[in-house]
Amino acid sequence: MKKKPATIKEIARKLRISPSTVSRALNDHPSIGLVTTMRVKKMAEELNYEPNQTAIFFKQRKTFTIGVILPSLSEPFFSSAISEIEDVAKDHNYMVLMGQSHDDADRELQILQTFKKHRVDGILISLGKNTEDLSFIELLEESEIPVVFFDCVPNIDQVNKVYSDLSSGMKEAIEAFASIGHRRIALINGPENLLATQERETAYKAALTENNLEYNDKYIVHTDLTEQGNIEATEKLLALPERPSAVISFNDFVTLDVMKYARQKGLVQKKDVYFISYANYPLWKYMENPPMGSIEQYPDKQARKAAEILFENLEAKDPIEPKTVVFESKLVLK
Amino acid sequence: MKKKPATIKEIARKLRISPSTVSRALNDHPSIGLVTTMRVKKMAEELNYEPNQTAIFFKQRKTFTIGVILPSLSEPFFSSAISEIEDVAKDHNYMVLMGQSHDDADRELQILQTFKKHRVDGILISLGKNTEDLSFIELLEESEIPVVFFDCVPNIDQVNKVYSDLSSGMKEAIEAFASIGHRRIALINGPENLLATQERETAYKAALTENNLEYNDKYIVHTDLTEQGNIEATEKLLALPERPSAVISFNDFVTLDVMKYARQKGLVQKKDVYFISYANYPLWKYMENPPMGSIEQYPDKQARKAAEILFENLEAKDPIEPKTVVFESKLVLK
DNA sequence: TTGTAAGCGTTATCAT
DNA sequence: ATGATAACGCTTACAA
Repeated sequence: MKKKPATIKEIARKLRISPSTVSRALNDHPSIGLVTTMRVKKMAEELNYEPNQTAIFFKQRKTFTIGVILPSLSEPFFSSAISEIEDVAKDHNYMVLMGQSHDDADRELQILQTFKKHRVDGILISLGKNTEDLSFIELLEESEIPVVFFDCVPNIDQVNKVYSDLSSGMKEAIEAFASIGHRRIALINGPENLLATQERETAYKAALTENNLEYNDKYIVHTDLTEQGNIEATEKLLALPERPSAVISFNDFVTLDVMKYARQKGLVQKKDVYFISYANYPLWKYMENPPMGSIEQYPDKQARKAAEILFENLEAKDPIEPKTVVFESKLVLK
Repeated sequence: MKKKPATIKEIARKLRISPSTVSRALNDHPSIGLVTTMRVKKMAEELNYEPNQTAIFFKQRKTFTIGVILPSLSEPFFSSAISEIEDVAKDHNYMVLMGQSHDDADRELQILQTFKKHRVDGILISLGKNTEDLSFIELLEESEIPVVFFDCVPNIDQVNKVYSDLSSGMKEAIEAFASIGHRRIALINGPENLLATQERETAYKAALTENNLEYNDKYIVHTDLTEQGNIEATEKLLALPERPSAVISFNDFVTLDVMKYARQKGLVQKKDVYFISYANYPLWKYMENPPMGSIEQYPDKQARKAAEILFENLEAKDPIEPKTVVFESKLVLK
C-alpha cells in the first residue's frame, strides 16, 4: 500500500484553488492573501506535503549538490579535508557526493562521468597519484561545471587550484637538521613519475644549497610507497659507506616503515638517525619515540579554501577568473 | 556564451524525426530500425548529447543515490566502512551522498531531512553516540525510504540492522588474560549513557563469571573519551590498593592515552600491565610496543552487508521483512 | 517501424 | 489576489 507523497496539485484540489496559488502561498509570495496562505499551509501540513526536489532540481537546472573526488578516505589527510568540505557545503545548503579514486585514473574518470550525469553543480578534486591524462579537464570546461583542484593539482594554467608549497617545509626541515649538525641528509622520495616527487627533489636540492651542504645523489632513494618498497629504500641508505644521519621521507607512512626497520637493525632514533617527513598521519603524539618533526600541509585549510572558491563560482553571476592559492607547508617539531 | 546541453528534441529536429523515436533509439529499443538507431546515435555523438538525468530522476521517481550518515570519517572504522559502501553502490550504479553527524543528534536529523529532500532512494546510518530520540525512524517509514542501520543501531525491532556482537570478543579477551594468569582485569568503559557502554559492561561481567573470576565494581571505571577523561580513568585504577594487571578499554584511542600515561608513570607494558581494547585504530603494527590485542569489529564486513541489504530492498518488487545481521567480534592478538 | 500526446511536480508569465 | 497555461527533458501508452 504505497501512499505517494502529496503534491501541490493535491493541495490545490482539496482547497478548490489553483496549483499556482498553492505554490505561491507555500513560498510566501506577497501577492497571496493571508487567509489563503494560512489555509494552504495548514493543508500542506495535514497532508505531510514535502516539495519534490527532483522536480525543482529539474526545473531550476541545479541540484544543490557538489561532487568530491579524492584518492582515499583512509588517509587522514583526506578525511579531514572532506569534513571541511562538508561543513562549507552545509553552510551553502549543498550536499556532497563522494567518490574515491583509489589512485586509479580509470576509476577517477568514471566517477567524474557519473558526477556529470548526476548534474552536480560543481566539483572538487584531488587527483590520484597515477593520473596523467588530463584531457577530462576540457570535457568539464565544455560542460561548464566549475571545478576546483586541491592538494594534488594539475600542472596547467587556467584552472582553479589550491595546493601546498612543499619547498617551504623542506627548507625548514633541512635547516633544522643542519642547525644540529647533520651533514648527511637523505631523501626517501616517492615514485619518480609523480609531480609531488619531483617537487620534493627540487626543494631538497635547493634547500641543501641554501644551507651550504653538498648534494650527493646517493642520498636520494625512491620507494613505490609499499611496505616492501619502503624497506628496500631504507636498505639502500643503510648500505652506504657514509650512512646518512638524517632522513626526510615522502610521507609519514613511509617514515613509519623506515623507523620500524631501522629499529630492527638496532639503530636508535634521535641518536643514530633522525627523521622528518611530510605529514599525513596525525597520531604521532601517542608514540613513545616519534620522529623529530613533520612537515604539515594543512588539509583542512586547503579543502576549505578550495570549497570556498567553488562556491564563489557557483554563486557568481558571471564567470570568474581561475584562481590559484598556495599555502606554505611548515615544519612542526614534535 | 553558454551553450546549453543538447536535448532529445534537438536531435529529433535535426533528423526530422520525432523525439520518441530518438528516445527509443538511444535506449536501443528493439522496435526501432537499425538505420534510424545509427543515425540517431551518430547525431547524439556529434551534438555531445548527454541525457539529463535530473529529468529522468524526476520522471522515474528515483535518484540512484543513497545517503550515508556516520559519526565521523576521521575514525578509521568509518572510513573503511564508507569505502565498502561506495564499492557496493558503484556495482549497482548508485552514487553516495555523505553526511557526518559528529555525534550530534541535531545534525544527524538535519542530514536526514536533507537526504529526504534530495529524494535519496535509500539510507545507511550509523547512529551517533548521543542519539536518543528515535522518532525519526517513523518519519522514514512513512516516506517509505528503505533504511539500514549499522554498527551503532537502535534498540528496536522491525528495522534493518547490522552490528557487531561485542560479547564474543570480550569473552575471548578475558579468557586470554585469564589463561596467562591475570585475576585483576579492569574495564575502562565509555560514557554511561551509551548502549555500547552497557553492552561492554554486561559482556565483561558475564565473561568474568564464565572464567570463575570475581567481579569487583572498583575495576570498572568510565571515561568521556576525551584525553583528560582517559587519564582520569587511568588514575582511578592506578590508585587502587590492588592495581589491575590487565585492562580492557572502550576502544583503541582510549588505550593509546592510557598506555602513554602508564608509561609516564613508569609502568612497563606486558610486564606491569597488559592491554586489550575494542579496535578502531588499524596502525598498531608500527608501534614499538603495541597492546596485547584488539577486539576486531570488521567495519568493512558490516558496511558491505548493510549496503547489500539496502540494495536488496531497493531492487525488490515487494517490501522485504526487516533483517538483523550480527557479526561476532573477535580478539586478534598482536 | 514511427509518430502523437500525455504526464511527472513545480514555477513563471500572462491574464483576469 | 488568484487562475490558466506553458515549459523544463524525458518516457511511454496508444495510434497510425
